[in-house]
Amino acid sequence: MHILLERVGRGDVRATWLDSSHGGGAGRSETLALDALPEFVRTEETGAGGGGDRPRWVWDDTRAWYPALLSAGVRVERCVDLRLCHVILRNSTLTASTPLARAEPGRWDVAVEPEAEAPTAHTALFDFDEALFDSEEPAETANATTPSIRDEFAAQEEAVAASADPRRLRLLLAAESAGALIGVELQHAGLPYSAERHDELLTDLLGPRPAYGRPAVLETLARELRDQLDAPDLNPDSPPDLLKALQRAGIMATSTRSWELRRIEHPVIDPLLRYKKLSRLLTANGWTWLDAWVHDGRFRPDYVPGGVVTGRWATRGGGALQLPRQVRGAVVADPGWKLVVADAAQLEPRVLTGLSGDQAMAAAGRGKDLYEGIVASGAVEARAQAKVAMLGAMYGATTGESGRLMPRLTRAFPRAVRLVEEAARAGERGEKVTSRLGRSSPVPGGRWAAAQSAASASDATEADERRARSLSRDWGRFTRNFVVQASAAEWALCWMAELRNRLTALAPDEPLTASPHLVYFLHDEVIVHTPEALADEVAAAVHAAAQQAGRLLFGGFPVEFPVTAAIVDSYAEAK
DNA sequence: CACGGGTGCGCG
DNA sequence: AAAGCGCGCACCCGTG
Repeated sequence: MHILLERVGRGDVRATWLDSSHGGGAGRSETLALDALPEFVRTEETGAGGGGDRPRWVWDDTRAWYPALLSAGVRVERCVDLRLCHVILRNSTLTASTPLARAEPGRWDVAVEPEAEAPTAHTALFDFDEALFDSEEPAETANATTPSIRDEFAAQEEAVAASADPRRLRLLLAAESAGALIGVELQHAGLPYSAERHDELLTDLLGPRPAYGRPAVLETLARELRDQLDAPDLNPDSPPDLLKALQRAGIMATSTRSWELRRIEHPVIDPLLRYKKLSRLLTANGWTWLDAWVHDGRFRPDYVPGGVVTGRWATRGGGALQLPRQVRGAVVADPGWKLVVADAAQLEPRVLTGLSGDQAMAAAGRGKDLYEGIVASGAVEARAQAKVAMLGAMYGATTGESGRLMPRLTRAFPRAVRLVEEAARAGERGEKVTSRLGRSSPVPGGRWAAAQSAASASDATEADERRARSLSRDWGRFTRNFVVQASAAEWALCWMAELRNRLTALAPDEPLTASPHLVYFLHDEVIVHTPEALADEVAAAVHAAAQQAGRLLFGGFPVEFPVTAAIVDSYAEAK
């Protein structure tokens, strides 16, 4: 049962029941006041609405509808996020011939990430009404050229049904929509975060928070650098300035990057690297960051599901996906609660195994660390080699150690290597590639195509050809990686969606934050905040969900997806 | 003064 | 140019 929600008039909501057993025809509909919506949704979710099963809510944008429901204490089990699903169906090679994909661009194709779109947790500027409606289109745009929500949903259903693989696309759209719900729930719950511990950590490393200027430790280091380099006016934060000072002191660096400086033997290098590390901590995750993003014991970043072309998530503000190891000790469970920190081991190579159906690689990953398994297969001698070779295969390395290992990897795992090679060749030709469940890569832009035709013109210069070839190879590396990264993102979404269901089942009648709930997601890693008594069950759910995700993507193919699940008080204790 | 590109580095 | 993929963010600095 689907229930479609849309805004009508000034401040009303129309709910329309779509009966899938009658060809998607619309059943009854009901108009209600906006402030009655949470109670309405709650009623339908608890099955008291009359229907037996719980509904799948169909709406234009989860970020616009769901925060207010959560704030009112109402959780939603399933939805269709039409905006996110539209992007997938519009671009997928599996739906390329459908009307939805061939239509002129319309309201569903405009990028919806303007700053004003979603209410953010750290401003009180938006109340319920504004969050839902201020950014919506004016009512009178519901005309023939801008498909209504119902028409769009019908077009999407039609596109899936007519696609080359409805089962996979349906799964992808469900997973993407579940991700949209989870993204809002993550922000609502927030990551348990101790501002006190963070402050202690900063004070230990940098000295006390200064009223202005550099903290004492950085100031001391800066002075030391100026002395040693005999450059009294040096600003170590200015790379050009710093590079000149190094060269004047006889240090022949070509840049000021840490990895390059690290190889130079000179007394100034050690304090310089310490300065850079601490300076980074201060600017990226210092007291200013703490003030901006941590409130009431929670870090609430703004997640953007589907924000990356591969389907990975992005975040806006707070740098949530770059939370450095250095500060993870400040992520702490509430008293009486635990964190279950879970992480998928070697996710991308395992996804490649499933994509390619490479039995040899599946065997290498069975029951053990995949890289050790590759060593055991005899393809390479050491784990580090296995890792660098696999990364090279998935990223398109051609030189260096990784490039040299490629022939051996190819001999041992021809199917896996062939899959990424073919993805690279397709990209070099400017073609799309498609993930396991049906997300397709973009095609290169006009500049790329122009460079290619310039190179094949009769008056092409050698420089034209070199440039075209280079761009072509670049795009091939992107598509090579796309098939793996996008499919891994799908696995992660399925994993998380399965886990979310299992967590709900552990305490079905509790509000989100009173029971085990997801609080963090980082590509192949999740954190659950749970009452201590349920931690073991959460860890079991994490494992079971991973197995289920593997089956959803790869059916009976025997590729394993082992996950670790550490029950800890602080994020820093996990691995 | 605002803006945007470049640099550098955090994460996977 | 770190050997290669995907990001976000802070800062510097040149340009308008």
